[in-house]
Amino acid sequence: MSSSEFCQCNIVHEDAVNRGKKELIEERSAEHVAMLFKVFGDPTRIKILHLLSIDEMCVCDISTVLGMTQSAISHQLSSLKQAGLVKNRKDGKVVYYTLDDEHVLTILNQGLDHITHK
Amino acid sequence: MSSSEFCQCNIVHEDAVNRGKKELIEERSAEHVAMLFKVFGDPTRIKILHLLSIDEMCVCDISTVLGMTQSAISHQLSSLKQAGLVKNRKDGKVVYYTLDDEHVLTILNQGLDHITHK
DNA sequence: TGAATATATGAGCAAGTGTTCATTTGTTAA
DNA sequence: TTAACAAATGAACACTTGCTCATATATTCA
Repeated sequence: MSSSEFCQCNIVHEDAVNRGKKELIEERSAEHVAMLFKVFGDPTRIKILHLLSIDEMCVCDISTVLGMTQSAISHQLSSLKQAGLVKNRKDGKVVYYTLDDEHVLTILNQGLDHITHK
Repeated sequence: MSSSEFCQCNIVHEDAVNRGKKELIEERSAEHVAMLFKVFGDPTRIKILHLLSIDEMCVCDISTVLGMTQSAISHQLSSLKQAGLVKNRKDGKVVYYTLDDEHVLTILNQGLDHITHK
């Protein structure tokens, strides 16, 4: 039996490997999901998302609450928006941010749930 | 009104800020959740988790299916284990990995669900 | 014991990330 | 139109990350 160019093992479980190869998630999907989770993978962005789950907020409010610069928050909001996790509305000079949909909160809560029940 | 050392804005919505400060997620929790999601934030780890959701697999099987070196997979499995997402059992020289619990799959599926319904 | 081998681990490196700082953009109101 | 200012953006930097390569560990079996 054996062997790929990637693994010098001789013990490959053929059926498991074949099944894995057949049902393997598509590269594009894996990258897409990973990109989504990566956005959740930063404490500042978690805090922002959590704040926005409470209430709509402007950039200045968020930076005041989190004790971080306007620039830092704005950069993070930009990531969050590009990932489709938040949306905004403009009122004069002020830009208000909210969560894009309920799904975002569901994922966040799932994560919070996981760490508290472990 | 105003102003913190972090934001030179004069337009701070006091009630939103106060409420935000009061309900703000704890630093430790934010870091903890972010760390969890960060582990989901890599395509290789997503593929591994997905494979393990189908079937128990040994390191060699996974590297064969994914076409990656044993070392790369072993390093990633180490991250996944440290994060409590997978567990393993040893049978002779072979180490078999499985998802640690159903919750892991729930989070993964939530992510997959999100990207397909967008 | 010693050879074979499945997995783990450490160092090193290229690529990516989150912040700061300086500046720009877009809007309001004088 | 000009000053003021909320937010966005680009460059730079320190830090992190995922892989490779070399090697170590642990287990089996002759």
